[in-house]
Amino acid sequence: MKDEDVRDVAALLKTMSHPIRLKILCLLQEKEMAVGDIREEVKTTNANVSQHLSILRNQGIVSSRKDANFIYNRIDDQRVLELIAKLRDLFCEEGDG
Amino acid sequence: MKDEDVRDVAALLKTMSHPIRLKILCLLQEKEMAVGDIREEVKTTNANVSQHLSILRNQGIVSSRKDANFIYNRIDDQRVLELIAKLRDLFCEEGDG
DNA sequence: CATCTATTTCAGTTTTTAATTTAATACTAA
DNA sequence: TTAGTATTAAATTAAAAACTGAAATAGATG
Repeated sequence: MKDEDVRDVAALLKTMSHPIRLKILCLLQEKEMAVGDIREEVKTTNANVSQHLSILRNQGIVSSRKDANFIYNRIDDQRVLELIAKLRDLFCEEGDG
Repeated sequence: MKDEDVRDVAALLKTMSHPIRLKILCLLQEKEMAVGDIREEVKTTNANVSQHLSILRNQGIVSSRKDANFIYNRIDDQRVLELIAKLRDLFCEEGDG
């Protein structure tokens, strides 16, 4: 891996390496969600979710669309979707739980 | 992904998300290496490499064997090897460089 | 034993990151 | 316009991580 790739990949992993952000990404795999919906799932404040979302947007992982009062977020990088699938595959028990 | 898995995977990603540690892991994909060999590749101090290695060992990613004065390090988790292969596949240009 | 090499550990400093609170913005609906 | 909801932004504080340099350990060599 070239040094530049190492830097970029490390930055991506760092962005994904916070439990709240990783959980947000898992949630967004299935459907787009607004800040308030995410807040209920991850049990923190709106402001905190918003901060984490802005980190994810800055990294280019998540993008948003606005509809009335709500801002709906989705994963905007196919490679990240694949990466999360691989992480599930490697580190999570299979099963339909 | 269960909350426990989210925590564990986030911790793993965090461990891998430092450029020096990610580079060490890339180097160790090909062969085991002593601290001094790694230091030459990543251009920092022995103490710094040693500290990063101890983080990788604590996470269970790397293990070591001692031979005379040297401590040879290797990746000790097949899943991490697979994960790095996937990262290369997704985020690095192919080619034999 | 004295010394050299490789590595680790420790203490101190700086940098980075996370969470909290508060204020501001954007839109809706009466 | 006024009030209410959803989201963002800015500032503060607290906590964690990174780097440096010096000292300590372990084994090798003479």
